[in-house]
Amino acid sequence: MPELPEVETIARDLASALIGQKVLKAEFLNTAIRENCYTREETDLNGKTINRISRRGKNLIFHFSENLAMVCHLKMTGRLLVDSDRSRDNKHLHFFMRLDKSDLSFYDVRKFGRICITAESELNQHPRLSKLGPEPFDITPAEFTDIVKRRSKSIKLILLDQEILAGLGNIYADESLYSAGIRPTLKPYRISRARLEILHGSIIEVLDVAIGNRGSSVDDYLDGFGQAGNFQNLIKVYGKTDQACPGCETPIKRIILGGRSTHYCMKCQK
DNA sequence: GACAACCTGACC
DNA sequence: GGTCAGGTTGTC
Repeated sequence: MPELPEVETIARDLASALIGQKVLKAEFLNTAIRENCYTREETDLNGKTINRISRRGKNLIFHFSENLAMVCHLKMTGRLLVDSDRSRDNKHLHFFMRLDKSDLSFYDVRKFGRICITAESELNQHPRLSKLGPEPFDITPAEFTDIVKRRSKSIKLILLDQEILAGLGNIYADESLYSAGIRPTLKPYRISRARLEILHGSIIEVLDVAIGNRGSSVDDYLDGFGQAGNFQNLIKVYGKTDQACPGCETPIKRIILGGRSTHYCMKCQK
């Protein structure tokens, strides 16, 4: 479900509500969602204070006092909600944390999401975090081009690969390629450096606008307070199969790349 | 690369 | 009954 803009929105929401609060009790209601790389127990969080909440790629990271951290990945249908009404849905509630003044619930219909409790000082060894590529905002267009040019697979699959670039998922990969006028199937050796630098700018712009609109609620996504985002109203090609391209009216084409639906305009994207 | 697996629910 | 889903991982 959530990609970089959605996770960023949730991180900011949770930070605004929960920073400075102390954990009274943290518990897994379903240990299947506990990541097997954990090095600390949920009970270790009791009495600790949330100092900071950050994002890395699509991961949310809670930083507690006394060298404790918690890494959350929402995968497709995970939700982290402040003060949710648990009586409405406790079937899909898998983790719960009571704090001084609020509580935090982790829901996930499909149970793909994961939570890992570890030491702050061990975050750099976390199996997923340690392999992530750079954040799109942290590199220059030239650096982005260098990274992409080293790879041989199609540009869409490169954008989706979290070890190459962190944070893009299916919606924002399709939207960025549309904005840059690049066909998703192209391999980097067929794309000029100038066009790849434009693509980097498109990625930054699409992500910035999506963050400004609090993410895309295409299906399940809700922010930290249970509210939908707005970017789904600004999507140009993702999920728009057979609908008119906003630029030229040509019907949007859908193909499968790497097992994922891929949407593009065959006239605007060369 | 393609494909199945992990799960559940929505929709045709 | 079949298809599809904002993700990731592991296996031919």
